Amino acid sequence: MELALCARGKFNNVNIDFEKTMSIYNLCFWLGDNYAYTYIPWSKSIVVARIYWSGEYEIYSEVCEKSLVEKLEWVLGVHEDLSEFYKLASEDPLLSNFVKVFRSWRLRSSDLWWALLVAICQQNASFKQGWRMLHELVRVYGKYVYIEENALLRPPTPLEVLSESEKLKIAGLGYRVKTVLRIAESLVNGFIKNEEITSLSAREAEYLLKRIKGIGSYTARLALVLSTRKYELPPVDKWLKRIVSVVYGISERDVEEFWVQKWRKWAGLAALAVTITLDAEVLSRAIMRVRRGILLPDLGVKPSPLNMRSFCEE
DNA sequence: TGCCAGGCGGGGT
DNA sequence: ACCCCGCATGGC
Repeated sequence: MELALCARGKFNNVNIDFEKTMSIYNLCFWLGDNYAYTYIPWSKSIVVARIYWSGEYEIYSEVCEKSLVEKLEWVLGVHEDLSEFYKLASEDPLLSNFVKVFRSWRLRSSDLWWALLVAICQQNASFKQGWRMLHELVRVYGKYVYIEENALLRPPTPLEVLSESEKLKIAGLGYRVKTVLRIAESLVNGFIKNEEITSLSAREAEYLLKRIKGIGSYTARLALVLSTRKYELPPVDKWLKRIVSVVYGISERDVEEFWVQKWRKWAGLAALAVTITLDAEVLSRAIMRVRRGILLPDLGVKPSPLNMRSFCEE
C-alpha cells in the first residue's frame, strides 16, 4: 500500500513535548531517533504521520484531504485544555511530581481497533507480556505501508485478522484470540464503529462495547481512554486498585468511586498517568516504589511505557 | 518445575 | 452483591 505525502508543516506556539507524546506507549517499529510515527484514524484510508521532536510533521495517506491536519491535531491533543487536570494533580501525592515533568505530554489517541487490541492484551497479563503480544501481533502479520520507498509496519486491519486468524495464536494471544476475532467481526459487520463510539457518551460507549463477549469494564474503558479523548470512566484493574488503596489508605472496594470523585472527568487520564509514573512495573515492585516515594519514571527501567524500544532488541 | 500476571464470564451462594 | 474457578501463554 503506497501512501503519498499529503501535508507537511510545523507545530508552532504549541506547548507539547513531542518526544514524550510520541514515545509513550508506542511500539519500537514506529520509533526513530528524533521522530516517530503515529497512525491516524480515518475511514477512507490508512493514514500515518511522522512527527519530529522539533514539532515538524509529515502526513501520508492514499487520499489527501485538508482535514488530515485537524485529525492529526486531535490525535496529539493539540487543543486539549488540561489545566484542571494539572491543578488536581499538583495537589496529589501520587501525581504531583509527574505533572511537573510531564506537563507537556499529551495522550496520543489511536483508533478504536488498536485501542481494543491494546486493552485485550493487558487482560490478566503483566505490562511486559501484554505489549510483547502486541509487538508480536504486528510483526507476525507483517503488513506494511510504503512511504517514500520505505516500508513501515502497520497493524493488520480487522479483515486481515479475520482472514488470517491463525496468526493470532502464533503471536501468543492465548485465550484472548476468540475475543479479538469477535471484535474484528463486530467492526467488519458494523456492530461497533469508530466514529459512533467517539460520538456516544462514555457510558453508552462502554455499554455497547461490553456487549461483546470478552470485553468487560476494564477493557472497554481503557479502549475509550485511548481512542476517544474522553477520560471520565477510569479503567480500574487489580494493579491500580491495590496502589490507590495503599497510597490513600482506603479499601480496595472503594477505589473506583474515590478515584472518580478525586479526578472528575480526568479519572482515566490519571489512571494512565500512574502507569507511566511507576513504569508499569509489576504490582509488588510498584508498591515498593510507592512506599519509597519513587514517583517519577526511571529511564533505566525497560521496557516501560516511556521506553518501549527494547521490545525490538529481544 | 510450578505458579502467577493491570480480566472475564459463568457458575455458585 | 458478592466469591470462586478456569482460561492460554510466557516469564521468573
